[in-house]
Formats: sequence, C-alpha cells, structure tokens
Amino acid sequence: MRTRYKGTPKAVRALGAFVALQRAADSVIAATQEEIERAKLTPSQFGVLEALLHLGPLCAKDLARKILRSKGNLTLVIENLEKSGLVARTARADDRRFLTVDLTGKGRRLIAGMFPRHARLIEESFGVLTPKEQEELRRLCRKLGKAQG
Amino acid sequence: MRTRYKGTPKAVRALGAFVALQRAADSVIAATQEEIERAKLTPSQFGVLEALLHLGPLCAKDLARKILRSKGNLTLVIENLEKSGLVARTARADDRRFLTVDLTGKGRRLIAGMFPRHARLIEESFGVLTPKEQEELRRLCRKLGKAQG
DNA sequence: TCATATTAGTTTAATGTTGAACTATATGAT
DNA sequence: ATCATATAGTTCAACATTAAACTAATATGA
Repeated sequence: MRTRYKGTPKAVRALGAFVALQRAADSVIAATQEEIERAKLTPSQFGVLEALLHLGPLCAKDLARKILRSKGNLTLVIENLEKSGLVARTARADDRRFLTVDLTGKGRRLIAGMFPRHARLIEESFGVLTPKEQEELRRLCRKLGKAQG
Repeated sequence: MRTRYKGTPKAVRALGAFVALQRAADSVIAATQEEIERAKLTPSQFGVLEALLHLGPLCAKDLARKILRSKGNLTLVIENLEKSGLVARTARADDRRFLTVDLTGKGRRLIAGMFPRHARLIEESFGVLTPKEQEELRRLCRKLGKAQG
C-alpha cells in the first residue's frame, strides 16, 4: 500500500519527502518506547528528565519548548515528576515568576541510568544509515526545521 | 540553547540526527496546523480524509495503520467524521468483520478543496531544500523507517 | 462438525494534551 | 509613582489517545 498524490512534480516531491520524514521519526520513537514504559515514565516525562540531564536546571517554559508541549501541559508533567520525587521546583530569586526545575538525586540516578540504553537503541536504529548518511540526514533536517518557527 | 550529548561519536551522531529529525517533522506539521484547525478538523480526522481521498475506501484497521493511531482511536475518529457527515461506514459483504469507510460527497468536497492548499504549504516548507535534497531526504528517511517495525 | 485460534472493531477507564482564561510578577514609558 | 503591557506559570474544560478487555465474525484443522 503506497500513498500516491496527484499534483505538480514539485508537490509530489515535497509530499513524498514529508510522509517519509514523519514515518521515519515515528519508527525511531517507537524503538525507544518500550524502554520508557518499563521505567513507568510517559514520553513527556522522559523528555523533561533527559533535557535536565543534558542541559542542567531549566524553567518550565524552556522545558516546554524543548519537549514541544504546551505550558499548561508542562505544569502537569513537572507536577507528576515532583510527586515521584524525580525533580524539584524552586522559585528564582531574581524573578519570582520563574520556577527553576532540577533533577533530584533520585531523578538523576534514574535518567543517567536509562540514558546509555536509550542512546544505544537510537544508535541501533540509525545503524542502517552510514555515518555520512546520518550526517547528511541531520543537515537536511536542520535546514528544514530552522526555516520555520 | 543546543542539546549536547556525551557518549561515543557513534551515539552523538545518531542522537544528533534523531533530534533534528523530530524537530523537522514537527516544524512541517506545525506549518499545516492552522489550515486544519480552520476546517474544524483534528489532525487525525484530516489524516483519515486525506487517506481516503488518495487511496479510496479503506477499512478501519488500514486507516489506523496509515495515520499511525490505535484501532480504538480510529473507532472514535471515524465516528466523529460520520457524525459530521464526512464519511460513511458500510459492512463488507464477503467478510462482515470489516467496515469499509468511504468519503461522502460532502467529505470529498471538503478534503479535495483543502488539499491543494495543504500541498502548497508543505511544498513551501520543503522549498528551503533543493529538489535533489528533498529526494535525498526522502531516500534516507525511507531507509530509516523501513528498517524498523 | 466442532473446538480453537485469529482477526476487525468496540468499549471502557485512565491519562495526556491543548487553548483560553486567569494570577502574579516584572518591565517600560510617561 | 502609575498605568499599560508583557511574561511565567496555573487552572479548567473539552477532547484525544491508549491499552486492555470484550464481542462478533471468520478461518483452521483434527
């Protein structure tokens, strides 16, 4: 079953690339799903922990931008992570509108323990591409992603 | 703000490509969002209508696979489209487990009317890439997507 | 033929997600 | 100082999504 679009060659080319792009992204995400479920985390929760591990403490708004979710959603995600004792929120002294979110010891241990396996799963997924192809894919995707919002 | 991962060069390469891939897919989807909202459709509903337009009548299971949602979700999506008078369900004569879903006249007019603009938005998004780059991106994504489930 | 397994679709409960209205804090111009 | 504006985060209601249990129809094969 193959999707076929009518239209100009330009449109066919763009749409074909778009469908492939979506499916590729989904298939890699699917490859990491099981691991995240096993840790009793939602994808959003995992995304927050991962961002904090690699970037250090962040405010809710930055986290929302990082994991591509709404601000309102982040309130809940952070709340649930806090209930699980994986992150802590502290008001920022210089501007009390901001809440700085950071990993607790428990949270850091969890995500740091998961990450190597997570990285390996993604590495395996991308293993069908040569290093050069991976770099080219990244370049093309960055060009595409940067052009919009 | 740039995400930086520690790890082997192989892991860094794969993770970098993965992040770029996700963001590229999201940014193109975002470019089409407004148009879909204006038509009072959810992304899933739009996906179903689009699939029916290009592929003809399909059963719920095939639609689920096409738009990457669960079977249970498709029950609701199709139900809502039926309520709006955009699709119709009919049991298949030879195997009554299957429900064939097809566009109504109204549904066909709606999606056929939307699609040119939709295609143009995607075409514009991909316009930052040359035709050759678009084809290369598609090739790489297909290779990546096909390798998994 | 009958039991078993398989498959398509539905139902249900739990949860995630969003946009919009809202609160609290900070900034800037006059 | 003060008023308007902007920004971070929260709340809320509506809705989407999923996994799992379920029903109905079909296929299989002893």
